[in-house]
Amino acid sequence: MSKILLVDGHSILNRAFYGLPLLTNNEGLHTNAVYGFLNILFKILDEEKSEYAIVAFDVSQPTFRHEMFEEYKGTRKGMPDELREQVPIIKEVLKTMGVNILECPGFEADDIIGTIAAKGEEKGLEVSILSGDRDLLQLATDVVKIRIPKTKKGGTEIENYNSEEVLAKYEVNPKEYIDVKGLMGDPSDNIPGVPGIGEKTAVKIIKEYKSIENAYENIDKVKPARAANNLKEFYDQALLSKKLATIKVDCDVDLDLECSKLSNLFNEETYKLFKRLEFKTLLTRFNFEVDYNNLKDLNKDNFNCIKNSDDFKNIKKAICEQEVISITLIGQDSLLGISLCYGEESAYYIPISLDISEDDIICYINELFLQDNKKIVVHNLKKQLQLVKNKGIQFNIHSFFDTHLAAYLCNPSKETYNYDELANEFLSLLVPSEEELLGKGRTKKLLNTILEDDLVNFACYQTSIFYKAYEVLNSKLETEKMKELFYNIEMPLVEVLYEMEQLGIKIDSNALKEYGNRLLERITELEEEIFNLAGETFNINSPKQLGEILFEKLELPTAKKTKTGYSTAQDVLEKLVDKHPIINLITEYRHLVKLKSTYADGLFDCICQEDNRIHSQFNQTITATGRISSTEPNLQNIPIKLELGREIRKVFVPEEGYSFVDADYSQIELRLLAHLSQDDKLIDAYKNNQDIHRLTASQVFHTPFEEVTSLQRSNAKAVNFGIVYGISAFGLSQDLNITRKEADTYINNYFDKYPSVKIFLENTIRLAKERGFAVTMFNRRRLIPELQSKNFMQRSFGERVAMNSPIQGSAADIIKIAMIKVHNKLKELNLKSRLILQVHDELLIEAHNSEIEQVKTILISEMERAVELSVPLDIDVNVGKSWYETK
DNA sequence: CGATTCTGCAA
DNA sequence: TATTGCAGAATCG
Repeated sequence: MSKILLVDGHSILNRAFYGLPLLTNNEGLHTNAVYGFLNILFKILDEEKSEYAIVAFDVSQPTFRHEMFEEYKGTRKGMPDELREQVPIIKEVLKTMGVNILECPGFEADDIIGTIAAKGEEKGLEVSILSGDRDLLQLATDVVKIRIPKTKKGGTEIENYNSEEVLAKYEVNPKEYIDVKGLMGDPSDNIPGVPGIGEKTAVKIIKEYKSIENAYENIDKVKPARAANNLKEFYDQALLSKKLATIKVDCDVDLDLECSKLSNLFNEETYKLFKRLEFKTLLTRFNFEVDYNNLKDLNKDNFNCIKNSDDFKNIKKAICEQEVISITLIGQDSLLGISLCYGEESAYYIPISLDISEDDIICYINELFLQDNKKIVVHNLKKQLQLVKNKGIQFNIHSFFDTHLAAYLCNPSKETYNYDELANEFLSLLVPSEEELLGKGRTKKLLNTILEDDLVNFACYQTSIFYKAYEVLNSKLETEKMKELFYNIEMPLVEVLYEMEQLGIKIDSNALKEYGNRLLERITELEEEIFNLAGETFNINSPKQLGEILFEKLELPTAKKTKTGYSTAQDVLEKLVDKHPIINLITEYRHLVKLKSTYADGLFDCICQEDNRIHSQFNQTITATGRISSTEPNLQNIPIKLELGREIRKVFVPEEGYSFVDADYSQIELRLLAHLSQDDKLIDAYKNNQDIHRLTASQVFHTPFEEVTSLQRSNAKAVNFGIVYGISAFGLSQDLNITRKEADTYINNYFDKYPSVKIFLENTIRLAKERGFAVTMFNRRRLIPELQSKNFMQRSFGERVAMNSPIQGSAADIIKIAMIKVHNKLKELNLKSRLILQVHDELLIEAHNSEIEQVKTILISEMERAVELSVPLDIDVNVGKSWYETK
């Protein structure tokens, strides 16, 4: 049987709007409701494979119901502007996809849907109605199904109602549901109903008497008596309410099947529209080539593939005259060619070919990278350098402009900064993405298996976009006052990070292997004991299986649930320690398995065979605050808190004849808080080198400084951390395992004693709200759209972010400056010692034994002098023969 | 097989 | 329902 889908347009749009955070595309259009609408629509269409579809919208003018009852929908508030502007957009999208839109003056969408549903049923169609509104349940029959999406934690689920399900859930059949509504009324539509009758009573009455009219006939028998009296008195109002609640099924609209037939939803126009609206995940539904050749200023006819050495020579000659050029190195693990662009018109891809050898190209790269009379625009220089890492390429960092870094500074919260996004965001150009050019799922496909024509386009699109983006980005950095940050911090840091990656850190792989074996032994023992106590074997690593064992089989009290089942997280287990001996075993098992899989085995797999060193990647464009992140492996989360974990650090060792010199900023974030807030007490404390947590404890707990207990001190430490993270009473209460009220008292006490901190944090939030972003000491921005959210949780999150970003971000700025200074100093003095790790507030140097004292001095002085604050910056320095020893 | 969830490690 | 990250294992679709 053919299926038709009828959609209640405004109702679905509304649900989507309130269910999703506000999204904005590059033009500033709000798109969340449209996006949510389409997601639900496609989900249903995928499921139902409907042949026909109609979307019905209300028209904004009075309907026949207003004629019956002036106050109908009188309590409705207008749509917020952010939603109103999306109505024409969804209509445009539907029109473009060829979906039939029905609107009918004088009637509501419900009536159109009711009518079409009836006609569809007559024609023998299977009808599905998609709406967020339960009023439509009255239309359910055996072939008319009402589908109501529900936003749940795990995504959207859809409730389905044929007559049977309506009866099961509401105890009345769909037609009787109208009478129920007539009795109980509907505040949202301002349908009055009968006073004193709510859902319970209404259902009870209609279940017994089938209709309002029949109940009235038998009014003496109707119970409870109060409801009967009211029904008697307000009978006319009840009938009016019933009429208002009745969806018309005989409007003057036709079911035009031809217009409603779904055909080519995913056509080129729709594609372009989605791309404009930035619906990236929806784009994967399209399966065709888009013609981008109608772009005025970026035409792929001007993309050239150069395989002739004379042509190459001419290009090189032309480049000599340029002030700005862009270059992209093409390849995955080895170089395939380069792409160049030096004017608005043309771009070139120069593959390694018969006439142009790899040496020719490498040689040219070297020449280009070492010159200092032009700006070289590159996207992600550090990654580009990795492609030629063993070719002896040298470079002069000051000639480069990295569009990847510049785009990151403009908005550090993005996940990717691909050329097509840059084109859209900064140049208002629509260009094909990498996936479109080279096919999707290319993760395992090698670049050198790709057709050369596609590679030319891929290379030239990128290089032209980067060339064009340079000017826009550069002036944006200027207007947003981030030039210093970009040219003096981020760009020079590329060289530092590149060298750190190349150097890596040496691993004692035998010791690591042994450590892993030691863990394995104990893990096996623990496994056995746990299975004994549980009475069966199961996968302890599976939260699902573990939850079933603990909370079902062993019947331990359940404390917390996740959206998919029981929580078995550590803080939950801790509350069960006394209840069962298995808990401590599981805790130890978890600890050891973590150490074994992530650290022992994980690190082992990352050791480079050639030099027995680990070369982690330090990423500069990941974090929203300006910190650096580390991957493959993450060397910024090596255990330290517990002894067994800390021992891993013994396998990180210096080269023969070298030692580690490790330096970290002491409490840099709290010192920044003191500086930024200019709080006298905090500043004095740091100037006098006081114990800050003890001070806070004495303040918050009204205890003389000398009498602070260690528990008070550690609680105060948590409060200090909380302040830096953008405190909330709930969060602190969770951390300290105290009530929200107690946490609230701590926080209030804190703000009483450090009033400048309170003012500073409030001002920070206010400024961020006004400007839409938070800033660090060096003008690094973080956009915080959540601050404008109507959702309390979202907005609160935005406020915490606004408080935390300037502190965490300024700390990031400072250590970046220190890294550059230390790096330059080591170079300048021609030392053998090298910076090899950064862990947010810590720098690790592999220092030649003859240079240890010198390196210590350099670290202290350069880190201290990275920036001048109102408080001193204290540095702790340690020397050792392993990372473990530098504590 | 890729994406998502849970868990836990660091500053 | 505390900030920023990354990763392994299980599980989902």
